[in-house]
Amino acid sequence: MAGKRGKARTDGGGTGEDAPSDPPLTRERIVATAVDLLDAEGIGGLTMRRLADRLGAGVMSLYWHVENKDDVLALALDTVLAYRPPASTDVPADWRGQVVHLLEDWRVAMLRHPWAATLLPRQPLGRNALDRLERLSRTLSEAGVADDDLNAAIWSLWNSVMGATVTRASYDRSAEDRAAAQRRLEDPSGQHPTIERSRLLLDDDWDGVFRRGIGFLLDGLSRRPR
Amino acid sequence: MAGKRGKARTDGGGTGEDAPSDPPLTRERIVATAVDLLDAEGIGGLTMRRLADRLGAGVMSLYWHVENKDDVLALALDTVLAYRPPASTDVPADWRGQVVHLLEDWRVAMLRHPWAATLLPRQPLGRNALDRLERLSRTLSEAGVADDDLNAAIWSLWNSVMGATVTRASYDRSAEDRAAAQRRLEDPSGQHPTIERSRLLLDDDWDGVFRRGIGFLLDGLSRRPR
DNA sequence: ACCTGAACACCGTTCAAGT
DNA sequence: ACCTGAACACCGTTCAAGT
Repeated sequence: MAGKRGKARTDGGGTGEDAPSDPPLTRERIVATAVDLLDAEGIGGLTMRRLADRLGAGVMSLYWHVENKDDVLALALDTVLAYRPPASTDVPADWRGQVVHLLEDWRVAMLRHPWAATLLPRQPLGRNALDRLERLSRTLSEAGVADDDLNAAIWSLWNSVMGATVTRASYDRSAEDRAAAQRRLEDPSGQHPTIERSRLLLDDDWDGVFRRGIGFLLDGLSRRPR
Repeated sequence: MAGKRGKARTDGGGTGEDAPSDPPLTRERIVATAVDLLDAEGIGGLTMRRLADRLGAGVMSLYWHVENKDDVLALALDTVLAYRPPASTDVPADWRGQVVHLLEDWRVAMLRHPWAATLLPRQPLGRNALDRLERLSRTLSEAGVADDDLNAAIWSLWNSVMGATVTRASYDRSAEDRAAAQRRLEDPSGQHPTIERSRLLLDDDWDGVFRRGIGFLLDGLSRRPR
């Protein structure tokens, strides 16, 4: 095992003529690889050195294409947040259905990449996040939500999406883990009788809770005089 | 400047008899200092070495009292989440008022220590978090929320608290910063007409948004057949 | 224009000691 | 029982070069 661990030039022993040498570094390739790495190893697993390794480049080469690590994270997040509109036949006709679709799609995008949930609220909003907010805002506005209520409506819904994703991204443990949490609760028994009895920590109907919460908010918003 | 930087024994030049030498390390002292450090420097500012410095001890001394850095974070979080019930005269008489109080108090506790918002959803729930959930649960249950609805109600409200705190902890920038965000929005103009016009990014009525969101959720929950 | 290694100033934690 | 320094295996990033 001579040599350093990076730059794994994979040409066998021969001429190296047709070796699949690494394509040149680009911003896009860096970001795509960062997303893969984040998906595979979580947020603590993304390291400039490891990222460079995966790309078959030296660490410092990244810095030509990218500002710094924060920049990589921001770009990865924005990539993952891109909104891909459904076929127009699948778009609900009513505004409520449209809003629910936008929010569910948002939530699903973040849950596919759990690290995104913790990242989103800690950087300035990127293009794709703003796009989603714009769509949501337009839908609500067209539905007749008064201008005065618009921002409050959006932030309330945003809070639900953020709360739901941030929580689930970290508490969606195995049934095993949930059972353990419940047992821990019961151990010095009597401390938490209500949530012990309701089995709060065993609950895992994330989708249902999210939908109902959104539903309540929309009820409240649409009942407002306009 | 000879000597290392830690262990700043502050006895002047004399006998050192009555020097205010550091009190012995204890779990409590470590956690309290960690909270101070987190408040002052944010989550990235907490380092085992810096923490030890503040305590006038060697780094490794901490490990006698504490498992590891994660343990310190969990303990700091739990400390900050302790619920201090108000004087009984200040407790609202109606269940809605009680719930709102519990949630507002929770939110305020987290906003006082913005690092707590990002920490809470990434560790198993500690004693004080469970206590708060228990109180919330009991209040709702006594108010007549059906057992089947209880968990969904709690998680919905939890989502609102988490979303609101996590978001605010990182977006509550100065008026200056908010203006900059708005300008960035207007720059390649026409991309986001609706949120540009509604000045979504300039909005800072966090309290109002939170209260209204909670209100809508409670409306929805209490209108359920029981 | 693009890529590089050496070096710096940090991390958290293991381990073998000290008292 | 409590505290310690040296050492290890990492970090992100600066800088001065290389092609």
